[in-house]
Amino acid sequence: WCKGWNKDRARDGKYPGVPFQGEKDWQKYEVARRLKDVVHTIRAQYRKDWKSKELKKQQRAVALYFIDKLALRAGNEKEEGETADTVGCCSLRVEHIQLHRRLDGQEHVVEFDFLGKDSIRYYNKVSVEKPVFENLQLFMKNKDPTDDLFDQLTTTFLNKHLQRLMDGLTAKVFRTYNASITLQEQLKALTNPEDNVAGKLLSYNRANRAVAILCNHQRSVPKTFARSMEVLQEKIDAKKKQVEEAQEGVKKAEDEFKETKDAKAEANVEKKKKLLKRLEEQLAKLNVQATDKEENKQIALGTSKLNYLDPRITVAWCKKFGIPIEKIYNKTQREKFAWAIDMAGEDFEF
DNA sequence: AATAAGGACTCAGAAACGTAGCG
DNA sequence: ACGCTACGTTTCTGAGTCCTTAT
Repeated sequence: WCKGWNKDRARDGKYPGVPFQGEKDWQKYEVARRLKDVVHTIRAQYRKDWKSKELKKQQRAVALYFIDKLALRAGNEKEEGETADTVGCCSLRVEHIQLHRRLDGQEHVVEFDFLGKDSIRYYNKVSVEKPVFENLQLFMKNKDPTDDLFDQLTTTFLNKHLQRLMDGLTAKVFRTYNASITLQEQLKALTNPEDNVAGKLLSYNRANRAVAILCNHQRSVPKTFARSMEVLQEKIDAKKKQVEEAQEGVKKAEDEFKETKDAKAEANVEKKKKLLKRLEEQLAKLNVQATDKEENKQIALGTSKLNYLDPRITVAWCKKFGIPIEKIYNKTQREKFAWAIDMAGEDFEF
């Protein structure tokens, strides 16, 4: 009962020393927000370090660039053989990247192909800045495919460096920071105040999706995906037909009104128009659903929503556009993010 | 001072579960 | 009404991060 008392009564921040519900989470996002203030100098710093005379610093600077730009994981070394052969940034091997001086009209392209956490494949082609490209060429020189790309670098060394740049900063903070800032930017860019709730929710999902893609959160295509897509398409087709019929209905009613000019016929016109409008809205909603579903085929939104996105951004967005929070967070999630729902106003900025 | 071992905590996707809506 | 199914939610369990401590 003691636990229960703690949970219900004490964990609201009123009692010093008793952590409030979600405090750990809150702290995590506060660290990420502090990174926002210094990220520019950090970027300037690693740019400079690309030109460093020390190989170790060069490697650290390029790795950090990947972690920042591509939201790669740190990549600790782990015992060989015992575990699956997966890598992160610092444990990348020569065989995991290919360099293209130009590709598809872009310059200095790095092609990544490796297995990351949980053996999820990371495949990406990225145009990088010229010094990075040249550094990579240098790091790969005279090496076998199975050699470490960053042979001078460890996660410990990298994190020590980051700790010096900002209190509490580690490699994974970049993931949190970039995920949250991307959500905020995308929401700003995609939300149209004129849209109805369904349209705004689609925008939210798209912003969420941009983050999931950045963090490489994948899922296998659900077994029932093709089937349920078909069903949805059938619904759309049926609805289209209904809309057409309703259009004819309107026309018919209008013709009748022209002939008779009586009030009853006029009321009928209004009725038919209303019906048409309702059906058109339903059709639009279905189309939105279909788009959303297709775009989401292989992307898992849950992980970023739960672990990377500062919930206050979402809460603020909901408040600003009058979206009920239940449309985004289910009951469990609302409990998890209760602190944020409580804390954030519509003008919260990450 | 560098490295290894261990462990707390966080993150990852999918299987299992429950239920609302459908015919 | 009644079973079915598709879907959202919860649970499960393993993987990865990063810190502390021992050597």
